[in-house]
Formats: sequence, structure tokens, C-alpha cells
Amino acid sequence: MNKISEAVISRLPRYHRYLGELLSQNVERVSSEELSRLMNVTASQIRQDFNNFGGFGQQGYGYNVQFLYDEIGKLLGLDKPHKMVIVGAGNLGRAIANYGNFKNRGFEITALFDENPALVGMKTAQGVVMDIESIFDYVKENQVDIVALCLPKEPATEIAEKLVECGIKAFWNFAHTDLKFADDVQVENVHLSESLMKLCYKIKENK
Amino acid sequence: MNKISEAVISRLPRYHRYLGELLSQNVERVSSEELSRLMNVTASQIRQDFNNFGGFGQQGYGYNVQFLYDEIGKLLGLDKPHKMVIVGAGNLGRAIANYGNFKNRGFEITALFDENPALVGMKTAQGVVMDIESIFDYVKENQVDIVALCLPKEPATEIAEKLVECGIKAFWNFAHTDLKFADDVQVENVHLSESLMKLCYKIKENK
DNA sequence: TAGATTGTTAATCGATTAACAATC
DNA sequence: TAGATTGTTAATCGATTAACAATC
Repeated sequence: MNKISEAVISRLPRYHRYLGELLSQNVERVSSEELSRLMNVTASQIRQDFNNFGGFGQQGYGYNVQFLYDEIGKLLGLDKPHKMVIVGAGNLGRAIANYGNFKNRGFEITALFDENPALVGMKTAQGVVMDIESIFDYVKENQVDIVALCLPKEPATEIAEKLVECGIKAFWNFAHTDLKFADDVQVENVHLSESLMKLCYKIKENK
Repeated sequence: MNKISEAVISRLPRYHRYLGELLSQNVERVSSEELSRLMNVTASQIRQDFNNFGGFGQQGYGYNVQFLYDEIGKLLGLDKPHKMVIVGAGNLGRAIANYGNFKNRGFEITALFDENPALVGMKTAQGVVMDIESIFDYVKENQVDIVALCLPKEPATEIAEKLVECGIKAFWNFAHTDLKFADDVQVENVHLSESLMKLCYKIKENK
């Protein structure tokens, strides 16, 4: 398979979401034209995007919603389970831990860690919050596919570096910094404040 | 001023962040070349981006960090205060409310609302959580620049629609849906799960 | 078969990069 | 003045859109 562009990859989760909605409305088939109206993109782009992966439709018919949903899910790796631990059990960490839709998408949160003694020992739906120092042994003894970093920049960076040495290959980073490691370590940096700033830009332009 | 492309606007907060870091390290001047190494983009792009706004540098010298930081801040509207209320006082809403850096960027969280009676009346650093039904009177009587939506899709959509009728012009939406209103109402849709799915895609490709 | 709609090629558009003249 | 580095034009690259032949 050719190298798929970032732009295309970024659109896959959105397709997946809209197809999931159609599915829950028991829609069986959809054309690129219908989907384009729904999603506010061009039909051409939809067909072009899917054809990066060989195409999932049938001439004269369109796309079978269930099939397309499943295939995009497979592209995103959602057909395989993912074990995730959360570092930082503050509000954000707990928000992530409790985010309902994860479980039925194959994500399992197996542990929470924090450095704050006031939080260590706290009971959550995902188990008792553990001391941050125990995470390094934890990841050696248990399978961990993803580490979510929900704590400030400095400790997040420090802990992530150590976890890379322990063999962790994927970080979902909410700290206010761009983490980057070797090419075989994947990082998604989420910058909430940047989306807020974009909103402010638009507010200002709107006046 | 010409219409600035989305791509450029999206990069402004990141420039702002890196310049803020240089500032806190007491760096006085920076060249596009130096900044490009720091940020992993091309120097050409940096100069091109800034020249959308007329250019902030000086030939032979580069850019004054403080000046550039301030100017980008102004572009983003960060020189003006923003009053924000949060709808949904669950973990995510409280995470947003407590996010430390907001205050010194001119964001003030003036109220939290929730529909859950168990949360209404709860004390927070931003005041007592109010009943969701009181939000409509609140926004009529108080200035509210931004409403952050931190609750599920269905109630978020319903409340946002009513708030648009009350004159709210900007939403920071964390609900799992793409909100869209008239052109004079700005929305930033944040889809946390989509960034997680992108991470999964990369994990899979990496194997 | 006729109609519908994809898959795919070609054309267009916009964004990024390269190059260099302007100028501090 | 000489060196450095921007501002800006031109070239390149990639992504999006349009068009249409293939085919269900």
C-alpha cells in the first residue's frame, strides 16, 4: 500500500463517525453524493479518499454502510483491542478514563497513575489510582499499548522519556508541549488551548 | 486584509507557544531559520506566514521575540479579555475550568452549569455550579463571549441551539458532533476520540 | 438494456518551498 | 561597507475537484 497522506488519515475518523450514525439509523446503503451532503465535503473527495485503500463501493449501487464502517474501522485499527493507562488522575485524566464510548471501541483503560499523594489510593471505575513511581514496573509486567499523558509539561516529558526506555510505543499527549521520540514511537499531541485560540481568532474576525 | 487561509490560522497558536517559551528563556531576537529548527517547519513557511499580516521582522536582524509574541497574540485576540461559561460540570468541564493557563491569557470562567442535580450546588474555584435551566437568563443578564460545551451530544445540541437564540456567538464544543450554525456564530468542534483514532492508525502502520 | 454511481484519470487550485533582490 | 536576514516573487509540489469511462 502506498503512503497515505496525513490529510486523508485525518478524515478517516470523521467518516467512521458519520457512518456509525447512519448505521444506528438503520441506513443500509449510501452514495458518495449523499454522504457528501451530510458531511459538507465533495463527493469527489470521498471517492478519492476511499480509493487510496482500493475502494469500498460498487458502481451503480454506492457503498454498503455496514461494510464501509467496518472497513474504515479496520483501517483505524479499531477491530483490535487497545490497552491504555492514564498518567495523571486529575480532572482531565478522569474525564478521559470515564469517556463512555471508549469501551465499545475496543479501548480498555487498565490503570491510572498520579504523583499527587492526595490522589493515590483514590477509587475509580478503572481501579485504584496508583503511585506514579510504580508505572515503570507496571508497563514491564503488563501489556500497555497506549499511555495517555494528562499532567503538566515538565513531569509529562520526564515520565514519557522513561516510558520510551521501557518500550512504550504510543502516547496520547495532553501536556502543553510537542513530544517527539524515535520514528517507531507514535505520539498524538492534543493542544486544547490551541483550538480555543483559533476560536478567538474567528470571534475577532467576525466583528 | 486579505482572507487568511485556515492552514495559516491553525499555525498561529503554535508560533505563539514557541515564542512564549523563548520569551521565558529571555531570548531577545530570533531568525526564521532558528525558529524553523526549533519548530520543525521550514524558514520559508514562517516568513510566508508572517507576511500574510504584513511581516513583523527586520532585514538583517530577524524578529524581536517580545514584539512578535505580542503581535501574534493580538492576531489571536489574546489582548482582549474573554468571558467564558462552561456547560457540563463533569470531569471534562471541571478540567477545562481548572486549566491553569487560561487566566493569564485573558480568559475568565464566570460560571459552570449542569443538568445533574447531584452536581448543582457543588462549590468550585469558579463558583457554585448552577442549574442548566438558569443559563438562558444568565447569558441575557451577563456578558458571555464563549460557551464551552462539555456534555453529551444530544443535550449539547439542544442547549446550543437555544443559546444561539439568546445571542451567543461562539462555542467551544467537546460533544461528539459537528455543530454548525449561521455564519456569524463561530464553533470550534474538538473531537478527542478522533485524535485517539489517528494514533491507533499510526500504531497499526508502525507494526 | 438503461440508469446509477463508482473508480480513476486529467485539470485545477492552493499551499509549500526555493530563490533572490531589497534593506537593515 | 559587508554580512545577515527579511519580504516577496517564482517554481514546485500536493491536494482537491471535475470529468468521464467502466461496470454493476
